[in-house]
Amino acid sequence: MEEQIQKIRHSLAHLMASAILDFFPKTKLGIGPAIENGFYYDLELPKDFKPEDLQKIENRMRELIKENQEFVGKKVTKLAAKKLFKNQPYKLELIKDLKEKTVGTYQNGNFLDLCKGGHVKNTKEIDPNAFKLIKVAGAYWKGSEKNTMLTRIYGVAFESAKQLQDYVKMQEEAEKRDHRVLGQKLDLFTISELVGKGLPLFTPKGAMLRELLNEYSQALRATKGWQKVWSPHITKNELYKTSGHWDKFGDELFLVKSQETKDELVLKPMNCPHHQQIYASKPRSYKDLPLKYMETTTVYRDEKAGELLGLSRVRSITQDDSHTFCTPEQIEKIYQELIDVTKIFYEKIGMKLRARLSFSDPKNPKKYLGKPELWKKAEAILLDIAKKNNLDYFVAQGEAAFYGPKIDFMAMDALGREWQLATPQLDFVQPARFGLTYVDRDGKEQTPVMIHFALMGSLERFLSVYIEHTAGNFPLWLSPIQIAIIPISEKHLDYANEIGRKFSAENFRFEVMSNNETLGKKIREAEMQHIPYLLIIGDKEIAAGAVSVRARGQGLPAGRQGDLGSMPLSTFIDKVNKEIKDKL
RNA sequence: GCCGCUUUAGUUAAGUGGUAGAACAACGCUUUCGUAAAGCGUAGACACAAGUUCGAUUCUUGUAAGCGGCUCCA
Repeated sequence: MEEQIQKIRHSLAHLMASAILDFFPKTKLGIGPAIENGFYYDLELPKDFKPEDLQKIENRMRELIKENQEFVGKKVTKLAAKKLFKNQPYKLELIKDLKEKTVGTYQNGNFLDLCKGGHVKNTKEIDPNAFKLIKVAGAYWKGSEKNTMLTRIYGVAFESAKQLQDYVKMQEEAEKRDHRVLGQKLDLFTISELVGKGLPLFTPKGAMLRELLNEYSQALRATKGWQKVWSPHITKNELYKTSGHWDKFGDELFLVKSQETKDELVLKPMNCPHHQQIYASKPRSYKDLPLKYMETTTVYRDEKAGELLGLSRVRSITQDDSHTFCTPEQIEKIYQELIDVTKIFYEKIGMKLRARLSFSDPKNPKKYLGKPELWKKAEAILLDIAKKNNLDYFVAQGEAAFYGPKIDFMAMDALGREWQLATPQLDFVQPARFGLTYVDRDGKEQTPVMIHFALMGSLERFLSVYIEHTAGNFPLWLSPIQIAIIPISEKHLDYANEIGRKFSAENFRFEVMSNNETLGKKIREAEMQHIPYLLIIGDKEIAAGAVSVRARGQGLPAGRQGDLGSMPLSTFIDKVNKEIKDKL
């Protein structure tokens, strides 16, 4: 099943190239693989190609499919292949790079491509209504920015037209939830051209969300003994030269020049060196360990301009960071605590977790720093702990950083997309670079192990994911405004304000909508702000000392949706308090 | 950074080689309303710079920002 769809996608890539050559015979072909949801082909197209041509290429592909073309594979010698592809410079390069003596070719209709195979037998197997060419983009030849930029044409393809429609619907849903659009509509953040790109500004509502999420993130760790520390945002560059980040981060570092002294400073791109300096501030004993520091703070990285995107890729990155210093024997316990915290947090947020155990590559042991036996032991611990916790995990050999193995947690959002957010990361290298030590039971100096951990990763990226996950319908405990109090007319304003005073005493976040508009308009405004509860206040409510409650609707207007009817004010207050408590 | 596209008011968006028509939002007045948009009115825009031109918001180039990718990544 899975294989058949890959064959269809790969075959469509060939058909697309074939169709393109029919219109633009001078096109030079790169490569055209099947990918998730579809396929692409990288091509060097003549200048007169326009994105509008996609439609006619798509139509031509349908004609080719209907010809019931056979896909015929054939092995030929490299020499023969060079002759066959003499007008295709990129193909010639590929042939040259291949180690085998013979190379594969595939013929369908009058189109011949260099290809190792994986095709349908006949285009009959392809549903002509289950694919679509979707976009044109640039892509480097062989993925290296040193090479020519080719044009990449993307298509999506499925086994049935129904699956294609579902996919298109999912994309539309994702577009509706785009955090950049919702961020503006819900008034959460803004980006000013004067402040600079990749440097989002958070409005009161957005700042409230950040604050609430961070409080929760830190509170979870505080119960397990993590303590807040604080470090400044600029630092002498020697710190990063010592840590090894100077070379690694290179031109991603923002440089800061002192006008008073000769100091050359940088904006911090990470916090670990600072926390290690706190560790180094006095001698440490094995009795002090583990030492648990946490700090939510903004780091700065000069990302390449083209990579910035809404809140998901920014230059001011706020990490809910923590660093733990421990003995090798304590790794397991700390990891268990971090996994506990991660599970609680993501369950609350409503996202399923998968764990990727990023281990060293056994074929390439030289790539990794630190004692091999420590690596071996640590990887065994991580594997063991993943099993014990019933994590949905998989092992990725060769995905570890050079300084230590890690567990990457992938969180799945409401649309089934996976995001790497929380990552407890072992570090065997940095503590040694900074000469951190503790005195063990025998009076000998030892190097501690450091564990990096951020629960949300970065607040900005987490928010981008979370906004799209919830489509802006935040749960009550996170909603910047929890309750809209809507007086029907001016004469009901006093009672509305009185309710407001009671809500203040309960620490509810509310808004009295006293603007001179009709009831319908105010309800519409509150619904569009995705406020969880709307209270309608009129003569009836005043007479009864009650409130009419309407819970947030989540779609288009449909009568009195979410209407919970009238209830005494005290009942409503209890209800809200209970809902907030249940969630925390 | 690279390839391609885009930029008109706070937002969405029409249009033109002779400086712009609208909707929502804002503001004012009227209205005081029972579950997703009351009525009337006022104010507000061609991203920036250079060039071509009698004249540029419109054409060209550059800069900035945005979008889709590549690469990279929290």
